[in-house]
Amino acid sequence: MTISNEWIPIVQVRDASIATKWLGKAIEVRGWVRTRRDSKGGFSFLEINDGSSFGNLQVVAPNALANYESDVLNLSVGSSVIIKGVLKESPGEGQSFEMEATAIQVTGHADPQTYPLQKKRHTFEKLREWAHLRPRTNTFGAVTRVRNRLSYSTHQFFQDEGFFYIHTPIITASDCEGAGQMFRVTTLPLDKLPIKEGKVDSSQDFFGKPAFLTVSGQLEGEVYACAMGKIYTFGPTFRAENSNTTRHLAEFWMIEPEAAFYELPDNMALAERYLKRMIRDCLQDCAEDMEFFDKMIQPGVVETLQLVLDKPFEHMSYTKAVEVLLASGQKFEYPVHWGADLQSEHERYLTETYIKGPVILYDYPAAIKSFYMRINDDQKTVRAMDVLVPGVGEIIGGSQREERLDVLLERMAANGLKEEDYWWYLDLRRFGSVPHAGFGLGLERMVQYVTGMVNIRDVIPFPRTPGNAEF
RNA sequence: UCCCUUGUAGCUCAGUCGGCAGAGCAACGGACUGUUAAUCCGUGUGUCGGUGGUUCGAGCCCACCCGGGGGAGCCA
Repeated sequence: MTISNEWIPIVQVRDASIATKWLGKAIEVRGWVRTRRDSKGGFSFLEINDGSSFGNLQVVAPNALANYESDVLNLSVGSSVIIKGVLKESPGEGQSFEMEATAIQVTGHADPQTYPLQKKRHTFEKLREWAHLRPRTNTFGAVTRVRNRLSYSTHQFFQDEGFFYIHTPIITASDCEGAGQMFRVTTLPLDKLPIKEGKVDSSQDFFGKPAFLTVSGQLEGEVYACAMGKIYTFGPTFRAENSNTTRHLAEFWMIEPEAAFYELPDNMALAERYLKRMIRDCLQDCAEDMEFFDKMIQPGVVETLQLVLDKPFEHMSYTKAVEVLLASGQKFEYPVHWGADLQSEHERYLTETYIKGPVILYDYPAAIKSFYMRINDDQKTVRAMDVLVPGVGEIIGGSQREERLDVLLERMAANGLKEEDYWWYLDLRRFGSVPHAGFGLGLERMVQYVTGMVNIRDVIPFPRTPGNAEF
């Protein structure tokens, strides 16, 4: 058989509004066998999936095919095939169209004795060990398409809103970002480190000083916001913390918009529009995948997301949140009082029990937040905001930034930060300073929220966690 | 990093009081069938995570190590 260059994605073959034009005509599809069911009526049914959609295409393979005995009857789960055939209306239930094969070329067999993914349910834990094969399953195919849609929506949303996509560095040569433990980047020989006065001599390293993988593009994002107006970053981020939870990764993807002349209310409104845009796009364009999550992963997730679209997000100050928690009558492991950071259990109560939906908390005590957040007139709180959603917790963290040089210097001194390490960041306040604000959204947490997937390791293709960098 | 839990067939798990290693699913063989996670009958499957110890005898008891999962902290 000669290989043609024109084959049709199964997502289109299964879409009646598109596929009608191919009815009765010869078409070609390419993909992987999900199941084979033989009939003594003189043919076999093949379910073919090519990743383009959740559903499979049913192919009827008649025993008149030259290689029916030799190839078709040996097709097992995971085999790859190129199939030519005629699209017909299906007499069976469960699909409106099917393909009657006129030629089947097997491009690769998958030995059923050794191919791990057989026609049965596997646990997500086991599938993590087969990260190279798990995208071939229903769940991970659906997660992959939703993740893609969220990424696409991100660019669409910010571009539509006039934000520029900025590529902030992955390697950062300053160790002063303070957002968590960092991975060291070095070309120094680890078995023979140059030592000077009892310490590693980093002047001999590649960059002439210590270098790390970025924990946030925010500071660089502020630089560009203070020139381009509105910008966003979208890239990988690294945290070397020894976190072992269902919502932390050592390598994750973060979206960080930053906008000049934005104050906290603008920032909150932006976050709400952005989240709703992503949810709407997923419900519309990944309807079949979302239906699967609703049925098999988290019953009710579609309706919940629909309700989120329909009403404005709740806003609640930190102070009010503390009052709510104190009045709740709940027994918390960690006691609540004004000034204490909110724990997971507190956030969960607020978003899952009290509000029952997304909630934006704002105006946190200055003492528990970063130095760059703008001080309120009460001198006790800062213009910080966290967006909490049920099931996931904190999905967005952001703030209005301190644009006043003298105030920022005071806060840095109070936090023991050295001016010279931040000279360029401070220059933004020296020359043409403007109020500005931004936030960070963890893409994986958004995927979790939309799909209902419980473990963050199952919403990124190749999860990096402490002790695990296979694949 | 701390607490809890777990590791037995390709996968999911059972294994009582320390006494010959078990089931379901998948796979394979057959029957049946425009089938839909098809159905029915039959067949095979082991470094019991590793090392050491206790014992006549260890999947089971003890010690240490390694891996998985959940919760907490840190955060997105």
